[in-house]
Amino acid sequence: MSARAGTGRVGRPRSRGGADDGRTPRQEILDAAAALFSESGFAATSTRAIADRVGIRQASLYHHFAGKDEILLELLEASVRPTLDVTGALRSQAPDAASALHALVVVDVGTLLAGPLGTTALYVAPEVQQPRFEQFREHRRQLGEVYAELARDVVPAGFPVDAHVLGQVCLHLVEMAATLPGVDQRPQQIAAACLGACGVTGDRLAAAARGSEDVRAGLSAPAGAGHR
Amino acid sequence: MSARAGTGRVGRPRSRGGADDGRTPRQEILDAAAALFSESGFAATSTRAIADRVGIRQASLYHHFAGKDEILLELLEASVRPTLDVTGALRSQAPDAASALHALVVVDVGTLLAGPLGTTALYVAPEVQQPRFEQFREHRRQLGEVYAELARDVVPAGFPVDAHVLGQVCLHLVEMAATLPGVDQRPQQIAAACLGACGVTGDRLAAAARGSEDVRAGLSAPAGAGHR
DNA sequence: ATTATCTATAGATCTATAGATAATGC
DNA sequence: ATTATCTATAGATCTATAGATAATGC
Repeated sequence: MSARAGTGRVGRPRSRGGADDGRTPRQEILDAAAALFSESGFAATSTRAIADRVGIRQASLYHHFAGKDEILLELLEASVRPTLDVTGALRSQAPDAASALHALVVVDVGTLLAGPLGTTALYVAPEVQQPRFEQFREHRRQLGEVYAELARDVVPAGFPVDAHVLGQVCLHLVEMAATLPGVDQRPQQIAAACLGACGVTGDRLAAAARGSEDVRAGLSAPAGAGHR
Repeated sequence: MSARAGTGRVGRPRSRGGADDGRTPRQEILDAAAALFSESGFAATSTRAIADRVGIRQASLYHHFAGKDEILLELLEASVRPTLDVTGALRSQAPDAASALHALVVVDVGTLLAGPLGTTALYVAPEVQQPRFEQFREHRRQLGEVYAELARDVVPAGFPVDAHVLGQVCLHLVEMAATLPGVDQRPQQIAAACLGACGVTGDRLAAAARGSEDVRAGLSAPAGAGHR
């Protein structure tokens, strides 16, 4: 057909041929699954429900994913890996630990809100504790450790909360952010709450918020050349 | 009982007649379900799996509960109602809002850890968002409002986090407590983190911790007579 | 030839109901 | 008579596979 062609898409057309935005079928499936997992939970969402929302037949999912598990694993990974990737840069470029912690929370919340899982915390779902999601849990554990290390560096002497606990506190507060609709400056508010939980309030908190802003500006327009 | 009797139990004996502790069958089912829901999630737990753990047949569950939903609803209610019941007394007897907030967190965490759900946060499960669990969500919302009101009273002027957000922060930190095994003084650590998130640290935090202790001592041995 | 979809379906669940049975209580 | 359990099962799923079909690519 070359010529002017039909949809330009390879493969048999869908029966309910919907509008063609830019997304690949794989991404369409991820988006649909994320929405449904958030609404009803992972186990309660059937492969048929996902397929229906995409506009394909249930069996067609298996051309793109080995199963439901693989869909969830990919969603979870996408929610944690981008943040993990910038932790190094953040820590090295921040003027102090409090600014680094603030910036990390802001970036982490932003990543979560931007992704397709921006609706509900699936990270704490009991299903995720099972062995097949080990890869994600390991990455989440690493992120928790980064929070714990930063917490250790900022917490005032004598503050009655373990750094390890504070790491988990930050992790959970970040993941909670998605359940707060209609709140202004969500990332900054959550960051302030995290620092407060670590004993940093008042002037130290204000200074960290400023430091955080600088670091983040530096990250999006990095050293050498920018994206113009 | 009357005579010496068999098991003393009414009804057909169980095929796998296990040891008889004090619990009613209904409570046995709740405990088994809580453990399984925590391990695998609500939807992923079958009525058969619950029955197996109790030591009865799947169909026998329906003599005690109308369905799986009713089991979960009862577990959720039991996790939130006791705390809601003491909020009034706590607020009226605490010397100040910070002490009241601290005490409420400690009591709330204690209630959660004492109950059968002391393993994993099921409260945030997406399933719970569905209409059939409205009763629980309403109670949880009320508890969140109490936290928000106390937060409003303790937060320093100019602190950059809304009271409403802080209410949710406390709610989530409390529910997170169960996922922190092997930590000393969990309720007190979580309470300190909550107060910190509300901008209360240093001496004010230490004073609140003392006030909290007094209030709780007063609650367990109330005014008039004690339980001896 | 390759790709993305389709139709059809086997096999494995899972929930909930109907009706029988074996205890205690009166 | 009442209660708590049992056995048996209908009906409704749900997952994953096999194989056909309708596009584009070469």
